[in-house]
Amino acid sequence: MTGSQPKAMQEQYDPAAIEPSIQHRWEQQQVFKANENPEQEKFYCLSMFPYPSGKLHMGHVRNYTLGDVISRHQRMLGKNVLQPMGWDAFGLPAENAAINNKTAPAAWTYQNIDYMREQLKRLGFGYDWSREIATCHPDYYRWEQWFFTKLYEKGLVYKRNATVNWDPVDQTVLANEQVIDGRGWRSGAKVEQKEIPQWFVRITAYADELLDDLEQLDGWPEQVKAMQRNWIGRSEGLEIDFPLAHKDSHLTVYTTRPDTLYGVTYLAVAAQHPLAQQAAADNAELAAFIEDCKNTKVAEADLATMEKRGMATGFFARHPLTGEQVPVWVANFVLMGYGSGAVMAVPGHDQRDWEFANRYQLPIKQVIEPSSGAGDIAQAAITEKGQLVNSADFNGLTSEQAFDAIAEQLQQQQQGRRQVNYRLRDWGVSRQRYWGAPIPMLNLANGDSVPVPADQLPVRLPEDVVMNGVTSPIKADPEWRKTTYQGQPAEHETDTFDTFMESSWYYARYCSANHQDGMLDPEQANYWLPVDQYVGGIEHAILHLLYARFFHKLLRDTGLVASDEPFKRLLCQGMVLADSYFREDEKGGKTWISPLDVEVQRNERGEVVSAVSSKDGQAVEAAGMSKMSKSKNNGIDPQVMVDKYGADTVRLFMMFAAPPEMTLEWSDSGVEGAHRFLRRVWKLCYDFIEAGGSDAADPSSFNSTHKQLRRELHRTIAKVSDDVSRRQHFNTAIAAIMELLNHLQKAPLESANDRALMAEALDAVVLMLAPFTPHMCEHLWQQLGHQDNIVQAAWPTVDDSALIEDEKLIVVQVNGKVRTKLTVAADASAEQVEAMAFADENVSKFVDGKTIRKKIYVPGKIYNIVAN
RNA sequence: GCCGAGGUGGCGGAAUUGGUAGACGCAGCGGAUUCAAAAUCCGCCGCUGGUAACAGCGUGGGGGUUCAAGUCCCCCCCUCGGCACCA
Repeated sequence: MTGSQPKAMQEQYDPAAIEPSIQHRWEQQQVFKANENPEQEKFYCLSMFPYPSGKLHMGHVRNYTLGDVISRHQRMLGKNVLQPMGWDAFGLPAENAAINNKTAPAAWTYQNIDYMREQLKRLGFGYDWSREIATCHPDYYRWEQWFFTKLYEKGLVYKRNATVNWDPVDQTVLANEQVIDGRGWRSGAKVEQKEIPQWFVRITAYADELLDDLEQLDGWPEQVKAMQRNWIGRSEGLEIDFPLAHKDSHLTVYTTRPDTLYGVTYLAVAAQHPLAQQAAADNAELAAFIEDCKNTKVAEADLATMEKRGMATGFFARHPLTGEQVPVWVANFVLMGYGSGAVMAVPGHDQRDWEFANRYQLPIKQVIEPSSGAGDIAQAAITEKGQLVNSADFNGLTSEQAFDAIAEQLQQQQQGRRQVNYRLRDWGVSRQRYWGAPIPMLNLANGDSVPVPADQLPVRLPEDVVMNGVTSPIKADPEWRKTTYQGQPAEHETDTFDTFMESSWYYARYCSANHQDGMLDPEQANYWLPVDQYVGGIEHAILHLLYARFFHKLLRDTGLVASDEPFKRLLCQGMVLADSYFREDEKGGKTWISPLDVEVQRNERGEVVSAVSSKDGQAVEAAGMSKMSKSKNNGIDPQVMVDKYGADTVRLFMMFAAPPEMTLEWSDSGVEGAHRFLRRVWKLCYDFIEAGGSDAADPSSFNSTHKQLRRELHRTIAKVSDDVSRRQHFNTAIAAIMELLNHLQKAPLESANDRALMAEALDAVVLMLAPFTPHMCEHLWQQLGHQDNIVQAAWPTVDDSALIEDEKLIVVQVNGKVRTKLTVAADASAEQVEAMAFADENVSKFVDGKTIRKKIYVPGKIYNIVAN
């Protein structure tokens, strides 16, 4: 393989010279274009598509490098790999950008897509660009609209009132992030809760299946499955009717603790509950309180942490078992949209009820004696289960027995029934915004709503619009909504879909991205699906992943796909952080300074002692590591780094700095280190080629040094293969290659055997690095004399015979502390190890004069002597 | 508040099944090379004591299980992600 290189190898590693030409070659040869081939095992690797916000950020680079490494590795294992890319193109930021830049959201979005596509190409990601999709394109959202009308026909879609954040000044609905300290971000007005009609998709109909099928997902992180399980929140309880004293009706509540029924001292209803409204009609104070309850954000976190307040309605209900009168209160923490909007309160055994009861001097009754015997209801609620007390005929039963007995009793009285409940609520898909897919429904004069007929889809969103910052252009334009239905005037729905709708099925659309005759081509979809590896941020662990799983089941039940779950294996990567620095002005305001403009000063131990601006030399304050963000001015532009070091270095650093699921801290010097490593790889290949390359190996004439090095090599191949495929810990894979390289650098190149071994090792190193740093490896692969593209080369295999060791290192401990280390023959017996251990001077120092109590030998590893 | 993670040298991290804590990299220190610097190469590098051999201590804090705990169990503290209209 010596001699006839196409071009002499450059001594210096110059990524700017090789990366674009390698990318050009991949594009020319269409190496990443995926075609269905039933003969070949498929591998569908998907990274979460980006929102086209303007330019790539480091979070994207991390996400897409992970996906690309996995894809390239699978390709080298001989799989038929599909790795597509597209754009989650609808969303709020486009509307804000449109207002700030006086452009239309569509134009801004398409411009961003064009720029970001080039950035992705420059990073060397191996995507099949022929399958690119943008969700804002009518070719995409028309099928989403079509599917929604199918769901409507199946009864999985309905309309009801739901609460939104309302800005009374701008007369508009606000997203949670647009509410800051309870006020609208633009107007500054106090936001109110307002009920408006909205469309819902019945995800609760699939709650059980979504829960049960988590069991199938072996390739998902346990923590994500746990979060989804808790989010769905299946519970078994009782629905109990409390008859109202003042009229012939009752309040229905749901509880998972019917064993505490005798401890109920009041009921609480939501502010919007009809009973509360009724009571407020002739009670001005209560009316004011109810009005006040509207002044909160709708986010759950705000509801959970706000001050718990309430007021009596003056109404009473009758306890279904004791017949006692219990007061009905209005409480700000009871949600109308969850359950029946009423709860029974057991202050003795529920902490929130306990605090509420203490605040308003409501009675607290103990009806459970906890199993542990601990607890004092004067101090806190006793939430532990145990034995019933003060519960009439049920005294002495355990909580579990009482559940059944009380359920039975109430059922006989026809005042209660067993009920399975979910925390999961139906999916509200209506948004009052412009930049989204129009909801394909028509509102008729008589108040009915009907789906837009299939032959009239898509309902197109006009793209050439002017934003005023407050009202959606399709709501502002009285003409847009006008249409007819069966000859009668009708109006288009002007709300648009939640953007989670588009991201719930894009993975399936990629399989037949250009299919014009339907949402999916089932044949193509079923070849590629399910996705074998999905990679994305942990922040999507619940909502996006749950909605996508739900959609997949809907697609299945519509006959479009054959599988139950969309994503076989899931990798959730952590965030990308960077140092942040600021200066405080006289008013206490902070000016954030980019870490690129800061120089840190260290003491002789390497500890950071101070930081100064490299622009003016003045001191700045360090605020520690935090998520890269505009607000802290600590974002590092990937483009700047690619221009400076090349794509391979940026990719390598991203994979080396931390395991995928952990946060990753950006470090300039860490990037330098990654670059240094690549230069060393380059140099070693260069030196080897300069030294004449290699003709053929003669393994039988290898000396022990050769054998040892070859063992290192094959051990590294085994470790890297395991790290990349099973563990997906790419940082340790790279560390192992670095370690191998450190050894190779010290190896001689003098004899033919030296060079034969080096040839084998360099081939393996370049192959193993190829998924991480594909451009450099593609180049080196050819320089090392191979004709094929490394993209299509085979992953190196382990030669088991090279792994055999003839010696082992045994750690010798006395009372668990290391006292010496022994090198013994691989087949040494326990007796031989023992003899050597006791013969050791440092061991005898610690056992002499003591009684040997125990000796533990873990073969090939450790020998521990217990003595006192 | 609820749900889910994480906490190991100066820093990022490693230790995969309970078996040598600190692989690999960064920073730092010393040396070689250089007119000089950069780059590169060699060496040192948890803390404390000791010339050294070595010893003691050490994985957020406290307790426990075990011959052996970063790893398992109980309690506590801190940081981060999600909480349904940011994506």
